[in-house]
Amino acid sequence: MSSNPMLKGTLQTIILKLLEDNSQMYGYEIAQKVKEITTGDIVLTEGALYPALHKLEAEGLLETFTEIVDNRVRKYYRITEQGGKEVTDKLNEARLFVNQLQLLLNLKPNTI
Amino acid sequence: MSSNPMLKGTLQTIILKLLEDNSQMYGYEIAQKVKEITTGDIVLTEGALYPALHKLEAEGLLETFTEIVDNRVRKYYRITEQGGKEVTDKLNEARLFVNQLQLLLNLKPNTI
DNA sequence: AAATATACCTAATAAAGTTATGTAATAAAT
DNA sequence: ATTTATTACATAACTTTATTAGGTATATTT
Repeated sequence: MSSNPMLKGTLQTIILKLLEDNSQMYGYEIAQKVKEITTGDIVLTEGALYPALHKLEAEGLLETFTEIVDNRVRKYYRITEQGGKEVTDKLNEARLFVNQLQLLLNLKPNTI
Repeated sequence: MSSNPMLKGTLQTIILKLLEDNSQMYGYEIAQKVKEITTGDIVLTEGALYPALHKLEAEGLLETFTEIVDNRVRKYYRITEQGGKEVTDKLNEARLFVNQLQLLLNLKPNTI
Protein backbone atom coordinates (compact mmCIF):
# COMPACT_ATOMS: atom_id res chain seq x y z
CA MET A 1 0.00 0.00 0.00
CA SER A 2 2.92 2.36 0.48
CA SER A 3 2.42 6.07 0.93
CA ASN A 4 -0.62 7.91 -0.24
CA PRO A 5 -0.90 10.61 -2.91
CA MET A 6 -3.48 12.22 -0.66
CA LEU A 7 -0.68 12.82 1.82
CA LYS A 8 0.39 15.83 -0.20
CA GLY A 9 -0.29 18.92 1.77
CA THR A 10 -0.91 17.16 5.06
CA LEU A 11 2.52 15.75 5.86
CA GLN A 12 3.77 18.97 7.43
CA THR A 13 0.68 19.18 9.57
CA ILE A 14 1.08 15.59 10.71
CA ILE A 15 4.70 16.20 11.69
CA LEU A 16 3.93 19.43 13.53
CA LYS A 17 1.04 17.86 15.38
CA LEU A 18 3.15 14.93 16.56
CA LEU A 19 5.81 17.34 17.77
CA GLU A 20 3.22 19.41 19.52
CA ASP A 21 2.18 16.37 21.53
CA ASN A 22 5.68 14.94 22.03
CA SER A 23 8.38 17.28 23.23
CA GLN A 24 11.02 15.70 21.03
CA MET A 25 11.11 13.08 18.32
CA TYR A 26 13.56 11.94 15.68
CA GLY A 27 12.68 11.20 12.08
CA TYR A 28 12.60 7.47 12.25
CA GLU A 29 10.50 7.68 15.39
CA ILE A 30 7.97 9.90 13.64
CA ALA A 31 7.64 7.41 10.80
CA GLN A 32 7.15 4.55 13.26
CA LYS A 33 4.59 6.52 15.21
CA VAL A 34 2.53 7.27 12.10
CA LYS A 35 2.67 3.64 11.05
CA GLU A 36 1.61 2.57 14.52
CA ILE A 37 -1.27 5.02 14.87
CA THR A 38 -2.64 4.17 11.42
CA THR A 39 -1.99 0.43 11.82
CA GLY A 40 0.25 0.51 8.79
CA ASP A 41 -2.15 2.32 6.49
CA ILE A 42 -0.04 5.44 6.23
CA VAL A 43 3.67 4.87 5.73
CA LEU A 44 5.93 7.89 5.51
CA THR A 45 8.60 7.27 2.92
CA GLU A 46 12.02 8.61 3.79
CA GLY A 47 12.14 10.66 0.60
CA ALA A 48 9.09 12.55 1.81
CA LEU A 49 9.80 12.66 5.52
CA TYR A 50 13.36 13.95 5.67
CA PRO A 51 12.96 16.77 3.14
CA ALA A 52 9.78 17.82 4.96
CA LEU A 53 11.63 17.93 8.27
CA HIS A 54 14.45 19.94 6.72
CA LYS A 55 12.01 22.39 5.25
CA LEU A 56 10.17 22.88 8.54
CA GLU A 57 13.51 23.48 10.22
CA ALA A 58 14.58 25.96 7.53
CA GLU A 59 11.30 27.81 8.06
CA GLY A 60 11.96 28.02 11.78
CA LEU A 61 9.01 25.87 12.79
CA LEU A 62 11.25 23.10 14.11
CA GLU A 63 14.65 23.11 15.76
CA THR A 64 17.08 20.21 16.11
CA PHE A 65 19.76 18.68 18.25
CA THR A 66 21.63 15.44 17.85
CA GLU A 67 22.38 12.63 20.23
CA ILE A 68 24.50 9.54 19.86
CA VAL A 69 22.64 6.40 20.85
CA ASP A 70 24.23 2.98 20.39
CA ASN A 71 26.98 4.64 18.42
CA ARG A 72 24.42 5.93 15.90
CA VAL A 73 23.44 9.53 15.32
CA ARG A 74 19.92 10.55 16.15
CA LYS A 75 18.63 13.93 15.05
CA TYR A 76 15.91 15.08 17.38
CA TYR A 77 13.34 17.67 16.42
CA ARG A 78 11.48 20.06 18.69
CA ILE A 79 8.69 22.43 17.78
CA THR A 80 9.58 26.12 18.10
CA GLU A 81 7.37 28.88 19.41
CA GLN A 82 6.62 29.89 15.84
CA GLY A 83 5.88 26.27 14.99
CA GLY A 84 3.43 26.17 17.87
CA LYS A 85 1.50 29.05 16.36
CA GLU A 86 1.59 27.55 12.87
CA VAL A 87 0.30 24.16 13.94
CA THR A 88 -2.92 25.70 15.22
CA ASP A 89 -3.60 27.30 11.85
CA LYS A 90 -2.67 24.17 9.95
CA LEU A 91 -4.91 22.03 12.12
CA ASN A 92 -7.82 24.36 11.50
CA GLU A 93 -7.16 24.22 7.77
CA ALA A 94 -6.99 20.43 7.88
CA ARG A 95 -10.16 20.23 9.92
CA LEU A 96 -11.98 22.43 7.42
CA PHE A 97 -10.66 20.48 4.47
CA VAL A 98 -11.65 17.14 5.97
CA ASN A 99 -15.15 18.44 6.64
CA GLN A 100 -15.57 19.77 3.11
CA LEU A 101 -14.18 16.58 1.63
CA GLN A 102 -16.61 14.53 3.65
CA LEU A 103 -19.42 16.73 2.42
CA LEU A 104 -18.33 16.37 -1.21
CA LEU A 105 -17.84 12.62 -0.99
CA ASN A 106 -20.76 11.90 1.31
CA LEU A 107 -18.39 10.24 3.71
CA LYS A 108 -19.86 11.69 6.86
CA PRO A 109 -20.88 8.74 8.99
CA ASN A 110 -24.46 9.05 10.19
CA THR A 111 -24.00 10.65 13.59
CA ILE A 112 -26.65 8.60 15.32
CA MET B 1 -10.08 31.61 -1.37
CA SER B 2 -8.48 29.62 -4.12
CA SER B 3 -7.78 25.95 -4.24
CA ASN B 4 -6.16 23.91 -1.54
CA PRO B 5 -2.80 22.10 -1.72
CA MET B 6 -4.53 19.31 0.22
CA LEU B 7 -6.67 18.82 -2.85
CA LYS B 8 -3.89 16.84 -4.47
CA GLY B 9 -4.98 13.29 -4.88
CA THR B 10 -8.63 13.93 -4.13
CA LEU B 11 -9.73 15.96 -7.14
CA GLN B 12 -10.32 12.89 -9.32
CA THR B 13 -12.36 11.31 -6.57
CA ILE B 14 -14.45 14.45 -6.15
CA ILE B 15 -15.17 14.60 -9.87
CA LEU B 16 -16.06 10.92 -10.12
CA LYS B 17 -18.32 11.11 -7.10
CA LEU B 18 -20.23 14.08 -8.49
CA LEU B 19 -20.68 12.25 -11.77
CA GLU B 20 -21.83 9.16 -9.95
CA ASP B 21 -24.61 11.17 -8.35
CA ASN B 22 -25.43 13.31 -11.39
CA SER B 23 -25.92 11.54 -14.69
CA GLN B 24 -24.19 14.29 -16.64
CA MET B 25 -22.31 17.46 -15.84
CA TYR B 26 -20.07 19.89 -17.67
CA GLY B 27 -16.82 21.28 -16.33
CA TYR B 28 -18.02 24.68 -15.34
CA GLU B 29 -21.00 23.10 -13.63
CA ILE B 30 -18.75 20.81 -11.60
CA ALA B 31 -16.71 23.78 -10.41
CA GLN B 32 -19.87 25.65 -9.42
CA LYS B 33 -21.24 22.62 -7.61
CA VAL B 34 -18.06 22.19 -5.57
CA LYS B 35 -18.06 25.88 -4.68
CA GLU B 36 -21.70 25.66 -3.69
CA ILE B 37 -21.38 22.52 -1.56
CA THR B 38 -18.34 23.84 0.28
CA THR B 39 -19.76 27.36 0.57
CA GLY B 40 -16.81 28.69 -1.35
CA ASP B 41 -14.11 27.00 0.70
CA ILE B 42 -12.97 24.75 -2.12
CA VAL B 43 -12.60 26.41 -5.50
CA LEU B 44 -11.50 24.27 -8.42
CA THR B 45 -9.15 26.23 -10.62
CA GLU B 46 -9.58 25.66 -14.33
CA GLY B 47 -5.95 24.65 -14.69
CA ALA B 48 -6.62 21.78 -12.32
CA LEU B 49 -10.15 20.87 -13.36
CA TYR B 50 -9.91 20.59 -17.14
CA PRO B 51 -6.70 18.55 -17.26
CA ALA B 52 -8.18 16.24 -14.61
CA LEU B 53 -11.32 15.75 -16.70
CA HIS B 54 -9.25 15.06 -19.81
CA LYS B 55 -7.17 12.52 -17.93
CA LEU B 56 -10.21 10.70 -16.58
CA GLU B 57 -11.61 10.59 -20.09
CA ALA B 58 -8.33 9.29 -21.51
CA GLU B 59 -8.36 6.56 -18.87
CA GLY B 60 -11.86 5.55 -19.87
CA LEU B 61 -13.47 6.51 -16.57
CA LEU B 62 -15.48 9.31 -18.15
CA GLU B 63 -17.03 9.79 -21.57
CA THR B 64 -18.12 13.02 -23.20
CA PHE B 65 -20.56 14.59 -25.58
CA THR B 66 -21.07 18.20 -26.52
CA GLU B 67 -24.13 20.38 -26.74
CA ILE B 68 -24.64 23.90 -27.96
CA VAL B 69 -26.50 26.02 -25.47
CA ASP B 70 -27.01 29.73 -26.08
CA ASN B 71 -24.61 29.50 -28.97
CA ARG B 72 -21.86 28.29 -26.61
CA VAL B 73 -20.27 24.85 -26.51
CA ARG B 74 -20.85 22.73 -23.48
CA LYS B 75 -18.86 19.56 -23.00
CA TYR B 76 -20.80 17.14 -20.88
CA TYR B 77 -19.19 14.30 -18.99
CA ARG B 78 -20.71 10.99 -17.98
CA ILE B 79 -19.22 8.29 -15.82
CA THR B 80 -18.49 5.03 -17.64
CA GLU B 81 -19.01 1.52 -16.33
CA GLN B 82 -15.31 1.33 -15.57
CA GLY B 83 -15.52 4.70 -13.85
CA GLY B 84 -18.33 3.39 -11.70
CA LYS B 85 -16.12 0.61 -10.44
CA GLU B 86 -13.18 2.93 -9.84
CA VAL B 87 -15.18 5.44 -7.86
CA THR B 88 -16.05 2.81 -5.28
CA ASP B 89 -12.39 2.02 -4.72
CA LYS B 90 -11.41 5.66 -4.64
CA LEU B 91 -14.14 6.49 -2.14
CA ASN B 92 -12.97 3.69 0.13
CA GLU B 93 -9.42 4.96 -0.12
CA ALA B 94 -10.55 8.50 0.67
CA ARG B 95 -12.66 7.30 3.57
CA LEU B 96 -9.71 5.40 5.02
CA PHE B 97 -7.37 8.32 4.53
CA VAL B 98 -9.74 10.77 6.18
CA ASN B 99 -10.13 8.45 9.15
CA GLN B 100 -6.41 7.98 9.56
CA LEU B 101 -5.80 11.69 9.19
CA GLN B 102 -8.35 12.44 11.86
CA LEU B 103 -6.63 9.92 14.11
CA LEU B 104 -3.23 11.49 13.50
CA LEU B 105 -4.44 15.03 13.98
CA ASN B 106 -6.91 14.32 16.77
CA LEU B 107 -9.62 15.90 14.66
CA LYS B 108 -12.30 13.34 15.40
CA PRO B 109 -15.21 15.22 16.91
CA ASN B 110 -16.42 13.60 20.10
CA THR B 111 -19.19 11.36 18.85
CA ILE B 112 -21.58 12.10 21.68
C1' DA C 1 -19.33 50.65 -23.61
C1' DA C 2 -17.32 48.13 -20.04
C1' DA C 3 -17.45 44.62 -16.80
C1' DT C 4 -18.97 40.25 -15.28
C1' DA C 5 -20.52 35.57 -15.97
C1' DT C 6 -20.47 31.58 -18.74
C1' DA C 7 -17.57 28.09 -21.03
C1' DC C 8 -13.80 25.99 -22.94
C1' DC C 9 -8.53 25.31 -23.26
C1' DT C 10 -3.26 24.99 -22.52
C1' DA C 11 1.61 26.22 -21.25
C1' DA C 12 5.02 27.41 -17.76
C1' DT C 13 6.00 26.85 -13.22
C1' DA C 14 6.10 25.05 -8.49
C1' DA C 15 5.26 21.90 -4.80
C1' DA C 16 5.58 17.75 -2.90
C1' DG C 17 5.28 13.45 -3.21
C1' DT C 18 7.57 8.31 -5.02
C1' DT C 19 11.29 5.50 -6.31
C1' DA C 20 15.82 4.39 -6.01
C1' DT C 21 20.16 4.66 -4.12
C1' DG C 22 23.80 5.43 -0.70
C1' DT C 23 26.09 5.17 3.97
C1' DA C 24 26.60 2.91 8.38
C1' DA C 25 25.90 0.56 12.82
C1' DT C 26 23.25 -3.01 15.49
C1' DA C 27 20.39 -7.00 16.00
C1' DA C 28 18.33 -11.11 14.45
C1' DA C 29 18.12 -15.11 11.69
C1' DT C 30 19.94 -18.93 8.98
C1' DA D 1 29.84 -16.96 10.64
C1' DT D 2 27.43 -14.74 7.26
C1' DT D 3 23.40 -12.92 5.50
C1' DT D 4 19.29 -10.30 6.33
C1' DA D 5 16.50 -7.07 8.82
C1' DT D 6 16.18 -3.07 11.67
C1' DT D 7 17.66 1.32 13.04
C1' DA D 8 18.93 5.99 11.30
C1' DC D 9 20.31 9.37 8.45
C1' DA D 10 20.45 11.61 3.57
C1' DT D 11 19.86 12.96 -1.42
C1' DA D 12 19.00 12.78 -6.55
C1' DA D 13 16.01 11.72 -10.46
C1' DC D 14 11.53 11.43 -11.59
C1' DT D 15 6.40 11.91 -11.59
C1' DT D 16 2.18 13.69 -10.47
C1' DT D 17 -0.68 17.29 -9.86
C1' DA D 18 -1.70 21.42 -8.48
C1' DT D 19 -1.12 27.01 -9.19
C1' DT D 20 -0.55 30.90 -12.02
C1' DA D 21 -1.25 33.08 -16.04
C1' DG D 22 -2.73 33.59 -20.44
C1' DG D 23 -5.87 32.87 -24.53
C1' DT D 24 -10.59 32.53 -27.11
C1' DA D 25 -15.44 33.54 -27.38
C1' DT D 26 -20.53 34.51 -26.35
C1' DA D 27 -24.16 36.39 -23.29
C1' DT D 28 -25.66 39.23 -19.72
C1' DT D 29 -25.54 42.92 -16.54
C1' DT D 30 -24.22 47.60 -15.13
